[in-house]
Formats: sequence, C-alpha cells, structure tokens
Amino acid sequence: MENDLADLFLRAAKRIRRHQVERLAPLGLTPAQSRALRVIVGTDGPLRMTDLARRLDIVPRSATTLVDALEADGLVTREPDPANRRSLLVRPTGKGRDVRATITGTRREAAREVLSPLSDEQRETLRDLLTVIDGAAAGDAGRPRRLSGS
Amino acid sequence: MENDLADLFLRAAKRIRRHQVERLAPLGLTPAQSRALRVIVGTDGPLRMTDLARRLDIVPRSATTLVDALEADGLVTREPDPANRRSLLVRPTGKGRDVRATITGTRREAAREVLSPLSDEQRETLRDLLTVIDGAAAGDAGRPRRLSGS
DNA sequence: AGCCTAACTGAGCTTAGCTCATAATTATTT
DNA sequence: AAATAATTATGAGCTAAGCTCAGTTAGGCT
Repeated sequence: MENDLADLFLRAAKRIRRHQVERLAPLGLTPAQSRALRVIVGTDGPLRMTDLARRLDIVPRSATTLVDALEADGLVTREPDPANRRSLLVRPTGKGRDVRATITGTRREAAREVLSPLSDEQRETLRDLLTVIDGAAAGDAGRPRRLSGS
Repeated sequence: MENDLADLFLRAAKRIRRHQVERLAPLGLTPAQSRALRVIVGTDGPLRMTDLARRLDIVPRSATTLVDALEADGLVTREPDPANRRSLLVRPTGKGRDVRATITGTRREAAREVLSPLSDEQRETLRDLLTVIDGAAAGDAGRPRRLSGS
C-alpha cells in the first residue's frame, strides 16, 4: 500500500477536525471560530482584523465572517481604532475569555484522542516536526493564494 | 506561544491542501477527486461504492458525488455488479489510469514542497508517526459521525 | 487638490463534507 | 410464501470554511 505522506497527513487532519466539531458543537462554536477566539484572547495588545487574518492564515474577508459570529455570540467586540479610523480593533469580552479557557481543554482532548496511539515521546517528536514545518512556512510562500479559477 | 498540536497539524494540512489545489487545478481535478481516483486505480478487484467510501473515510453519499465527477471526466466507469444488483462496481478507464499516474507525481511534489524544511530522516519519522495514527484509527472510532446538529 | 494604497465588508462562489428520505434489491423471519 | 428488515446507491438540500471581486471609507504623498 503506497500511502503517501500527504494522504496520511490529510487523513489524520480530517479526524482531528471531526473530533473538534463534536466537542465544540455543544458550545455553539465551529473549529474555525474557536481558533479565532484563541488568537484574539491570546493576544495582549489590540488586534486589527488584518492582523487576525494573517495570524489565522486566511484572507481578511474570511476573518470578517468569523468575527461576525463571535461578536454575535457576545464573545468579542469590534471597536474603531482611534489611531486609524479604517481599522477595527477586536477584543475579547469577559465571556469570550471564559469560553476560550473552556475550549482550550476541549481542543487538547480532541487532539489527544486522535493522537493517543502515540507515546508521549512520539507526540513530542511530532510537535517538533510540525513546528519546523510551520516555522518555515510562516515567512514565505504557502500563504493564501489567488487561485483565480476559470 | 502555546501552539497546540492540533493547531500545528491543521495549519500544515491546510497548506498541503492549498498546494494540491494549485497543482491539480490544471488537470481539472479537486484534491478529493484525485484521492478517489487513486484508490480506484490502486484497487485490483472490483470496487463497490460503499467500499470506496470506506476507503476514503467518507459517507457513501459523498462517494457518489466524487464518482459522478470522475465519470463525467471519463476517468472511471460505473457498472452494475452482476452478483448483487444493488451494488455498482467502479472501474478506472485507460484515461483514468493515465491521469492517476500523472497526479501521483504531482501529489508527491506538493507534499515535498510543504515538507521541504524537514530532512529525509525527519520525513521518514513523520511518516512513521502518521502511519501509527492512521493504523490505530482505521479500526475503531473516528469514522464519519452522525452529527445530527440542531 | 488629486491620486494611490490600505482596511474592511457585501455579494456570491466552490469544495468537501454531512443528513434525511426514497427506490430497489437482498436477506431474514414468521 | 409473505411480510419485515437490512443494504446499496442516490436525490434533495444543508453547513463550514475558504475564496474572489467590487465598493466604501480613510490615510499618505506629491
């Protein structure tokens, strides 16, 4: 069976995502929303929409949709940046911080469940490898692409 | 920065998928279609829709859509199973085999590009870890879930 | 003042799943 | 044999998570 690396990777990713959906649904969050919330709460200073998008590795327009949902749930607020009236600053509410605390545990569980066949040491190795990949990709290509389909 | 394992995993997966989209678009295939074709060509005996779905780890209804597309492109055929008239057997056409040969190289490139920051040895390690995960998940839970969202 | 760029969002599309319901067949009871 | 149950595939229709393109508003520069 010539399972290639990409296939294995994507299969595992799919499984992780499914676990997350299951875990997050009761909280009324999708995985993407939960990731966004995590970044928003985890950022100290003010966070502009554009910056959020870059952190999430999505185009700005997609960040808008995510923040819309989080705002509707009362987890974050959007206020104009006094320093630049084009920008909006996204901030977590108290409720937002609470929820994020909850889902952090939840996400960890989901990953652990999928990755449970690995030993602690193997998990560490995996983390290292993924960190290398992520670090290398953060700078250059691999960003959201113009795909301009015919 | 407390990047959790799930996050790292999904980020890398997203990048791999983007690379694949780029590479496959010129061939008129989506990543999911290409995976399906790979399984179909790579199977010796006859392949029923249900079996294909299980191999791809998706629900049968989703396999129908994928095969529809492949059939429309002339890459596979669907014939009734003489042994069980409920079942359909999916088979690759000559063109299907050709295309699959092409995309195998393509997919490999896409993965290599994303995983290029790793050494050969690290890549091997990664493959091993993923194989463990995949093997363990193949049997039990982690299958497509009834999510029945309200 | 005039022009270019940046930040955000409305409108609308695609991919890849999923559920639920239904038709046809096969298998299993009674 | 007939009735009931389970399988197999699919039509209809939904959601999530992206994306593009176009438009508005605000800053920056000459």
